Amino acid sequence: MSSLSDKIENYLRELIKRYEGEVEIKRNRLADDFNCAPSQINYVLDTRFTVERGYIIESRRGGGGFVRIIKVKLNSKNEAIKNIIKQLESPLQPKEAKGIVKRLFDNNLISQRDRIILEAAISKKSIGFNDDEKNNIRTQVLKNTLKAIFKI
Amino acid sequence: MSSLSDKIENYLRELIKRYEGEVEIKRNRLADDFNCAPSQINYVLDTRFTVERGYIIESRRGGGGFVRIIKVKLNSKNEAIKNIIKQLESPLQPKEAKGIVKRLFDNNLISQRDRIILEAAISKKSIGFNDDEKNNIRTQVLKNTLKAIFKI
DNA sequence: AGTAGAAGGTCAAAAAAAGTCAAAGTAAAG
DNA sequence: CTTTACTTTGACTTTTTTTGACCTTCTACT
Repeated sequence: MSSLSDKIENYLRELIKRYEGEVEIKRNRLADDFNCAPSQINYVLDTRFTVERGYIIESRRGGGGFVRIIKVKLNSKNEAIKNIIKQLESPLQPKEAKGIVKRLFDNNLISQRDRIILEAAISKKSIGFNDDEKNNIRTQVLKNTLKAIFKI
Repeated sequence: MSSLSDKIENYLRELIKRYEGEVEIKRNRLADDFNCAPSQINYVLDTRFTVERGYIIESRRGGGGFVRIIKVKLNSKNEAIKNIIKQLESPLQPKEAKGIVKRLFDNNLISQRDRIILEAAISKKSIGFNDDEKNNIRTQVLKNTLKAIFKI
């Protein structure tokens, strides 16, 4: 008794397997094939192809648009990064953010070079400090850069 | 399944590579080859061969008219970086910032890895968009990360 | 010099995709 | 049988590309 979402999920998993971890789809086309609302595809993506499960989604709108699903190889490093990403929810202050980067480095999860870049990115100098919105941005920056690293 | 614009872009890049950084085309002729409106060529030029990415466009109208695309060579690496950093003054929109990163990568000044990380850092997803303050933060992030990379 | 025709430029509307969000519907748990 | 969690649907938004009508600049020819 699998739901439509499950079927779409299975279908995508198959595709991803066949194409060795990376696949590109047309959202509307796929929705059409499965006879559902396009936004259902997003639902499936949002609930089943998350970072926690080791996927990254990229997309482009407009003519020739697409949705790309990338399966990330889950070694222990990525596993660890993934967990840290999951914890990045509440707005981080500069010091806290820096602490996380240090931790990543100390545990050999990112290189020295990565560390230098990340620290510069999230620094007070770059983003500023004190209001919640800035800290929010900082958290997003850290989160997205980690996702990017995770993908590489 | 890339868009027409992508195809034209690729074609032009090829040409530019083949002719060592400078190429001259007939706009209408090219549009005809690709079976599109002439203004589409301008669209491609405007969105993909921008100054941030290190291209200069020259053209002449009238009989014997042409469009010339010139890829600007960066002199010594450090010089180039310094200049790019110096130019990071006015608030950059996501696309502009991304253009700069692309250029740095295309010119072998940063690695693919750096590029992916920087793009994630300055993305709309990380910082947001539309108000001047956000764009300012974006510019600072780019500036500081580049400074960090080149330890200036 | 004056003008026709040949290029290229501009701008905005239409079209093509994808994203978001919340309401309505179902299934599962208690 | 009620409450909660998960799915499905649809209306509306945003982004990107494509098309076309009209404008400007140049060259060549009389």
